[in-house]
Amino acid sequence: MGVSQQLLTIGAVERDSGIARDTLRVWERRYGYPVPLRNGKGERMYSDEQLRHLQRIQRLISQGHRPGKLLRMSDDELVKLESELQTDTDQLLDENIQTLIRLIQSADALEIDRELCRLYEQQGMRAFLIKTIVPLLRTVGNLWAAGKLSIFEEHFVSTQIIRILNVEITRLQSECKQPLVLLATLPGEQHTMGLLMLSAMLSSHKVATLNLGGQVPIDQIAEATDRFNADAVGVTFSGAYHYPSIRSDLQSLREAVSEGVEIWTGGEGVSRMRRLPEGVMKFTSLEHLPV
Amino acid sequence: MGVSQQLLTIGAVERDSGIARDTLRVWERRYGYPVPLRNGKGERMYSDEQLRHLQRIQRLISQGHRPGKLLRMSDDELVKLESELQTDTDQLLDENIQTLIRLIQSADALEIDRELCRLYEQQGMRAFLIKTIVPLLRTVGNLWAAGKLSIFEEHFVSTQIIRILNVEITRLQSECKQPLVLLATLPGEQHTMGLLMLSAMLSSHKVATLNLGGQVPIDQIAEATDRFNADAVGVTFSGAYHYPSIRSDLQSLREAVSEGVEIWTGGEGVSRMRRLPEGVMKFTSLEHLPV
DNA sequence: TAGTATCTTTTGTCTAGGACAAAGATTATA
DNA sequence: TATAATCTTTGTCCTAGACAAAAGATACTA
Repeated sequence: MGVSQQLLTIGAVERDSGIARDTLRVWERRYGYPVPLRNGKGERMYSDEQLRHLQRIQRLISQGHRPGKLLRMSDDELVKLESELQTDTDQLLDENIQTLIRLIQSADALEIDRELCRLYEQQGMRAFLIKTIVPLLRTVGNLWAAGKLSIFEEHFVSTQIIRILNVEITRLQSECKQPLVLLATLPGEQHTMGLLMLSAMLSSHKVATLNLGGQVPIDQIAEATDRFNADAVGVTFSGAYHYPSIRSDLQSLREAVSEGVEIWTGGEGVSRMRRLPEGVMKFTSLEHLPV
Repeated sequence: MGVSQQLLTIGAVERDSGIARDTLRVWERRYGYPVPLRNGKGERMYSDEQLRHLQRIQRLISQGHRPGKLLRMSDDELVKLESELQTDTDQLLDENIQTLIRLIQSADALEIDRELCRLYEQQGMRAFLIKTIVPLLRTVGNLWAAGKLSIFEEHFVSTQIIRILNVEITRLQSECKQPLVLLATLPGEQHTMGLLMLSAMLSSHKVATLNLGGQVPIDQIAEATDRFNADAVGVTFSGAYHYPSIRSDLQSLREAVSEGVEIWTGGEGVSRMRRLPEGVMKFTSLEHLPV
């Protein structure tokens, strides 16, 4: 209700989809999609539906599909492509995850918190992250994409997880020592959940972490590494991060940071990258941390 | 160190300075600055020094100075302008805040955490927020604008505060009951620190809160209010929020949310607003919460 | 069979100068 | 002193073309 037909400028679509303006224009020229409406000034105005479609495309691109192919497909075909992945995940849907999803849908805030805490107590940090948090977030993302979960439910789960992880990190950090790992995302990358999970995982291994949060310029990361005397830098890239720049960004980071300091990277954005720049390490999942 | 003569593309400068490509081009055209070198392909290549200068300009713009004026000034004049702010802020600094700033500058992560916890224990949540967190964040912002503090130091303080507040909220929430307040920011507003402080303050008054985090569309807030059966909705606007739309956004929100549910709003964005839409309440500062 | 070098296609980023509305500053009016 | 009207500044968007870097395909070698 309300806000029936909201139209978005190209700038807003860039912000919400992670696809650059220039790219949106060139796609329209080359593939004939997306063709937005125009306002009185002749400017492109995208519909909500088109944004949805573009976000879907962006997600599939970050999974290794090629733009030229995706842009010639209908929305139905995209959904089909996504569902192939989904069935993959649906099968190994842990009973715990199913319970959590049910709680989310019933909007019982207290009960969700209690269940998450219970699972953490039971599994310990490592298993909690790998077997609960990661699959839960993926499932929520998939359900949202499939229209089965509202945005606010996704937001709610996120803030809940953020809170719990912060609490545990605080408790664990008091007994952490060297080495010190500095965590951050680069400008343009707003998703900081990866950093938080990384911080939690490292803390549980008694590795001290120092989280700088999102959108920290490269030179600032370098300066901070120096000042805090960090032994390694961890950077994460979500699937929405402008893909082609990841490599050059990592290269710049490698050049900016002192040689003795290791660089670790992870997240959906780098998961499908073949070769990383010299001197940059990748962990495909939280399980393969070079601790 | 390293990176002696690195040249940056316009895209890199956009990323590291926060100034849009189009803006950089139009400044060059209008004011004759910045004039970058060109590579073999005819593309703009900016020097490190130019980036620095642009970052300085961006800081001063966010302080309220106008681009047209700044772009006609030399670097020396900019530095002078910055130092004027510096003396302003230095004066009315609480001793506790000064200590914290000193700790930040000495990059001693553990010690900062300890000091913040000590102050919280001593002051209690209410005074801690009003007398420590709010002034600390303002001071850090000012010092950053004055070039006395690096971006990473600001980031670091933020994540530290976020962590501590989350820990305390979790502890306090367990004994909170009705009424339930739903917290969120609207799309376009990324600053969620206000929500967190609000949540902490309310929790200390035994009011249950449910934080949805940043950038939640209006219809989603309405849906969530309904589903969680909330008694009030809290929305914050930072100074950076596109000012003219605040009123209409609040109006839309008021229309979307059931009548029985109160709407509270706060933050720098609304602090200078005179009249709010019918049925929307304002708290100028954390001290004046309608609890 | 697997790895490496070369060729082809795909793809994203950058260019130019013009246009225009929204935001800010200034002046006039109540 | 506050509101309205006018002028100035400022950022975002437009078009259509160009080109290099990345990815995919193919041929060749160990």
